[in-house]
Order: sequence, then structure tokens, then C-alpha cells
Amino acid sequence: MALDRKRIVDEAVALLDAEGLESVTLRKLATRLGVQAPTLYWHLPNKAALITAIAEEVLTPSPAIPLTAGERWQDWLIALATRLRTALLAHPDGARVVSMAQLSHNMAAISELAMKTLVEQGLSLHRARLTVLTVERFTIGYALEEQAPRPPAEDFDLTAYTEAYPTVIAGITEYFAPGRTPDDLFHECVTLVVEGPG
Amino acid sequence: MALDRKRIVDEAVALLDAEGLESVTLRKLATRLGVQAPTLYWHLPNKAALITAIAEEVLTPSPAIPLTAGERWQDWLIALATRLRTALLAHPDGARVVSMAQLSHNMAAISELAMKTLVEQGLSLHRARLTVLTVERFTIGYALEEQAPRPPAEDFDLTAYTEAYPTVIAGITEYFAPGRTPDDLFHECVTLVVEGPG
DNA sequence: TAGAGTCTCTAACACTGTTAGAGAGACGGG
DNA sequence: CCCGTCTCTCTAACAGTGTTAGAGACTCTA
Repeated sequence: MALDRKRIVDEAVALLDAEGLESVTLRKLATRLGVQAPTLYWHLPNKAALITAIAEEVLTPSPAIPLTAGERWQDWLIALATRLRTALLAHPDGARVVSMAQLSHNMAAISELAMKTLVEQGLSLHRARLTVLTVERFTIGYALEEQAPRPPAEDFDLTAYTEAYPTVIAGITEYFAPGRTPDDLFHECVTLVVEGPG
Repeated sequence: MALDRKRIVDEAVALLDAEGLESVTLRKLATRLGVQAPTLYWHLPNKAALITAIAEEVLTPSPAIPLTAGERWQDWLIALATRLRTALLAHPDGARVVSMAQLSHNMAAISELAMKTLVEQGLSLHRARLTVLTVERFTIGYALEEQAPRPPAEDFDLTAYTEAYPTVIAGITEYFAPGRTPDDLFHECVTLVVEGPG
């Protein structure tokens, strides 16, 4: 099969999914493509471009669904942020990849759609920018921390932690005790951002 | 001078400030300390521990100032987030360092103080957790993007960008036109998170 | 048939984090 | 005093990284 940019990026995403970002190396990627590492430089200027291309791929399945008639822009924006988070969490280190990308067009397209939609719904340009910027950066920061490597469970001293940060621990246990999920937590947080405290 | 953990971390921060995160390498750090690279392994288990230690250093100047009598918790929380952002921006790649840190005690201490303060001000544990989590992740995501490497200005086609994402560009120019600063933008965004839309 | 692309190769460079293991130097006990 | 142990630093090396130079095939065109 011919080696072109699309096939390289697809295989890079597959490698990311299989082994995580730190295993996305030019040599491993080349091996998967049945090729030698320097060959990739004919198709890509450098590794940063590859990362950006992967980021675009990560963001594409998050479809830019427009506002439907009668829908509140708040609900629409929350759904958009939820789809964005889902896309980021769909790949290992997905949030880190997107945050490393330099100038993602898909991300810009999301911003454009969101701001345009909010302005059409009557928000001032100023307010639309604040809202979209806040929601986007919050969502990426949120997913980034969700995907952060958890400390090895054995050297995590829960009792010491509970003693030092009792309110934090109490808050976590209180939240998840009734069977709530991480998805619920994100939904509540992003609602807080978009709607404000009720 | 004796080589101990504190001196290593201090020098690592100095190296970070001077040359950025990608130059914080064990060999460069060792050279600055007048020592060979493997020596560092007597004081640190691995590089991730060094990064975490740097993150703690980055976060220490962000002092945990308690709520003063009569102060609204909203204003106090906004000020806390502002100090956090300032601490992150005070070093190159500061936000990335903190987001890479595994289990930062200083960050946990900030969370504890914030949640405790909000609960003392009458918020439910549930609401305090949502609010603190949202503000923290937003602030880190925000600073992370602020410190992201800007694309080289020459291959950034503004006219094409304006055509593709007109509302985004309009929003940016509208915002900064009256002499507003990035600090103003953050303040407005974090206010939106904490206070909600007015 | 000659030449100009297009694409892939080998070989190498300058790095990286990390480990094994040797060796100085101080310290305390017999 | 000497000897072993502990503390700290060293050299040497490994396996891997992104990246470049430059040599070859192969295909298409004039």
C-alpha cells in the first residue's frame, strides 16, 4: 500500500491507542508501516507536525453539531463540551496530544461554531468570547487531569492523605458514594461554568 | 557546597527559568551543579520525581492566604485562582510542569484550603467540591494554553484565518482593542466561572 | 533513451534517561 | 590503629530518541 500522510497519521493514532503517547515514536511508527524512520521525513517536517496531525484526528469525531431549533444555547454548549471531552478521553493521552498541538484547525472550527452560535442567540461578541474560551479551556484542563497518570496505588497513603486534606477526601467520597460517575461530575462542573450557580 | 535535594531542585528551577522545560535535562542540570548526571540518582529516584519537585517549587510562592473577615468567598476564590495563575506563568512551561506532576502536595493543600473555606462559608460539601474542582482545572487549562508555543508568526496566514474563523478573530480583536490585557481576560473568565453569568 | 522528479534507503550525529559497578572519603567499633 | 560500613560521586555503558546527509531505486515525461 502506498505510504501517504493519511496512512501515517492513521497508523500513528492506532499506535497511540495501543501503547500510549510515549510509545508514539518515529521508529515504532515506521516499523508498523513497514518502512524506515527517516522515510517519514519525506511526508512530515518533524514530529511536532505529526502530533498536531494526531490531534486533528482526535478532534474530528467530535462532530460540529449545530444548534437545533428551540434548543437553549446553554444546553447546546454543554453538549458540545461533553462531546469534546468524550473525544479527548477516547484515546490515551488524548487531552495531552490536543494541548500539545500547535494551531489545530479542528479546534478553531469548534471555537468558531460555538461563538457564532452564541452570537446568533443574542449574546454580545464579548460575552460569547468569554464563555467559549472559558468552556474550552476548562474542558481541556479537566480531561487533562482525568488522564494524568494516577500515582501507584501502593505508595499512596490514604490515611495520611485523609489527615492532611480531610475536606478534599470527604468531598470525593461524598460525591461518588451514591453511585455517581466521573461523567456525572464533569456534567455538573460544566453546567456550573455555563449556567453559573443556580 | 554540599549537594542535597534542595540544591538540586533550586538549580533545576533556575535552569527552567533560563532555558525552558525542554532544556531541563539531567546532564545540563548536573553540569550546573558541578557534578555528573548519574550522581543525581542518589538523590532522586527518576526524572519524574524531579519534575514533581519543581512543580512543588512553582506552587509554593502562591501563598495560601485565608479568607479575611467580611470578604465574600467569591472574591477570595477569584483571588486564589489569580495567584495560582500568576505562579504558573512565573516560570516558562510552569503550567505544563504542574500538570505533569504526580500528586502535588502543594496543589492538594490549595484544594483543601479552598474547600474548607467554602464549606465554612455555608456551601454544601457537594457544591464546594464542584466549585473548587472547576476553578482549579479551569485555571490550569487556561495557563497551559497561555504558555503553549505560539506558531511562528510568518507561516500564520491571518487573512485565511479571518476568512475561516471570522467570529473568533472578531472576538479577539474586539476584546483587546480598548487596551485590555490578558490579565483582564483571565479575570473576566474566572469571574464567569465563580459568579456565573450576571 | 536521457533526465527529472518521487520516494525509500543506509549511516550517522548528538542527544536523552537510566543502570552497573568501581572508588574515594568519613565515621565508628574492636 | 585498622577495618569495615555507610555515604556520596565517579566512569562506562546501554538502549533508545529526533533528525540530517546523502546515496539509490523507481516512475513518469520530454
